[in-house]
Amino acid sequence: MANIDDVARLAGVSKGTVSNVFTQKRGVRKEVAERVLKAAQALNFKPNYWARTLSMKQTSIIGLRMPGENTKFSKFHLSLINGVLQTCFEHGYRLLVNTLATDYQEMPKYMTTNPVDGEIFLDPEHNDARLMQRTELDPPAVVVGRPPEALRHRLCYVDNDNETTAEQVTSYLLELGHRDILFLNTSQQRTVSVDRKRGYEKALIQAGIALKPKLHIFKNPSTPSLDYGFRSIRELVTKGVSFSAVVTDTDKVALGVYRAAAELGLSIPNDISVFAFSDDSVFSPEFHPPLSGVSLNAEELGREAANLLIRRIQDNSAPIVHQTILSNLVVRQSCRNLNSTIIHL
Amino acid sequence: MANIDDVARLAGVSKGTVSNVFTQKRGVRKEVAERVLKAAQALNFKPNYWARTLSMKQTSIIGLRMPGENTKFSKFHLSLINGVLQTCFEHGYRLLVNTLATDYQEMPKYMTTNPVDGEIFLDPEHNDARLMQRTELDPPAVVVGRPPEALRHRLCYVDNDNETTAEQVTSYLLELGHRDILFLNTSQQRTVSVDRKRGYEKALIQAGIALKPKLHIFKNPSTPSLDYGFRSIRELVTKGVSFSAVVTDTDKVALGVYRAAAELGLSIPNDISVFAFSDDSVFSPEFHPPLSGVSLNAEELGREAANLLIRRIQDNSAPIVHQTILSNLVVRQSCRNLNSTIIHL
DNA sequence: CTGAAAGCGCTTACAG
DNA sequence: CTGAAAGCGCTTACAG
Repeated sequence: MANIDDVARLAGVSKGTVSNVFTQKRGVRKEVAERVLKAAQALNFKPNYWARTLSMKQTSIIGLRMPGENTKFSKFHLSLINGVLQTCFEHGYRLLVNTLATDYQEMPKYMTTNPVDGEIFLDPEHNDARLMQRTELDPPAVVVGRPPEALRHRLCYVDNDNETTAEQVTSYLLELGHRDILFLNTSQQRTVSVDRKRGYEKALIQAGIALKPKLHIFKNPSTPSLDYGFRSIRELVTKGVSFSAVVTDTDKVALGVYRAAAELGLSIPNDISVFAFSDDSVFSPEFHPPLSGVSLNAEELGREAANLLIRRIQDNSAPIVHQTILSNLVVRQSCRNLNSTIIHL
Repeated sequence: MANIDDVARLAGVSKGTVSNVFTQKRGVRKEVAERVLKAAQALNFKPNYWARTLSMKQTSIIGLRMPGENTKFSKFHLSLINGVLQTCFEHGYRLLVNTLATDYQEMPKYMTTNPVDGEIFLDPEHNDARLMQRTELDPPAVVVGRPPEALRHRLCYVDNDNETTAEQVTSYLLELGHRDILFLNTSQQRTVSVDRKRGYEKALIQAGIALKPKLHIFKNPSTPSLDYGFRSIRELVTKGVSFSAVVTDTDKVALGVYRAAAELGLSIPNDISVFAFSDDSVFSPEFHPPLSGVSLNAEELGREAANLLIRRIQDNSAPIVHQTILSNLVVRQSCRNLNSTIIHL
């Protein structure tokens, strides 16, 4: 592969001049620039990305970091990533998905600086190792979701108002006359589980309803979403725990609930009402009955997270920002109004 | 940020030795290695990724390239990416999603080498600029899908046997007694559209059925999938074109068909049977009626593409491989058997 | 096993 | 506007 010296020689200029033609940071006489470009083309030359990076100390790459290792992206992540990519596209950044095993990172061989200008952290947890280990020297970061309390004021983040949303969903079900509302929450280590828990309990307490521990379940991180919904319902029903409505973490969990109901011969919404957080599937309307849910606007979360990050990369004096993205309830037909004899629309 | 010299000084060794401790390519006396590691830790030192890359000439990053610009990932891509990431994880690679606008790449400022060891190309098209422009000097590539004919023998690729699958799907519908089978194919510029077209026509011809051009439609790339399904059906029905079955590009297109049918007061499967390629949603079974489709095993496509690529990166004499991933028909309840009066299961 | 030096391929003051 | 030289922070023969 031709390098900058070859081009300089062929064009009859110094390599500084070749560099200037490409970086466009310093003007070069038009005629000279053309000669250089022509020489570059003839030699199939492009500036070496890593050499440039080494001297410029910036990569125009932003990183995306999942919790744990080898986690799979969900559909929520998909929308989020599409949002991130859109912003990347607009600003000329690339996106690097970090998949390195954490024990790799302990090995000297793989212990290196992170080849990005900044990073987006997904699905923060309470004692999030990724976040806790960060030092002042690390590149800028933006979290999607609420960071651990201890780091909250030090980090940029973009989040929905999950507490309020959970409260709204619960209130909605209360208004429909439900009293025993099962909450299939996400796994307890995720910070969002606390926010939703708070909203859920707040609504119940406000309505003067006692909290029943049996009706609030946290996901086991290793259980697939579908099974989580399916098994929880089957188990509770078998045990004779009664509930008339269930709020699920995602529409995939809700799907598990639908399947369990079908197997148990229970009707949705007549026997069980269902409401899902994270209504990120275009298919929810095709559920039978169409599934009510809250739309988190994942794409916007991603877009804004990337925007915040790029702003901080380009201006390290940019302020720490906490941005809230609107989420909205989408009421379809999976919840029954117990106050009337007809099914709630 | 501390560099290798600082560490060498603190540990009282040369920087070559520090390097050896980290790269582990040459043995270092245990006692010395520990001293170096301790010094590194004290200074919060990690080898600089870019500097290492520049001298080693490998990044341990593989690229993912979409066609066109700023395209969004679909659910098919999501599964595929999850497969790629799994392989990356196993081999210690990172994944870089290239989102740069192509006109950026024409600007000297953004014209650089690609910072990856190899690339995976998605959704190949007939005169795919990404592929056509490649030179011998570019890093190894693997295509997911069939490359343009001219490049076929020169490139590794992983693909389903789309022709056979399309033939099977069509035959299945023919066996059910359908004669007017509408095919909502993907956009014409994608190579896969040709394979499916071939399979579809082959089955029809074999059954002695004349091809009706009106019953074979190609997607307009800029039309959203849902609209494509919805509008095509509405338009054809309005125009009085008759068909009893429709094969769609994806389950999202099928969803559009479902909606159009609902609006037109047509029943699925009684009035229209539906069969979808790319059954990559966990939600298809929840359609009403459950949607029959072909599962492309996107995750495996991704896993194998990454495997092939990494093999070629690590051994540039590795052979050019064309790998076929099995796809399988999943028959649910969206197709009617015209030969009997009951609905086909 | 260890050190000193050259080299990877750029960019960037500095001097003209 | 242009050139010569230093520097970015590593790795890798080479010599011991």
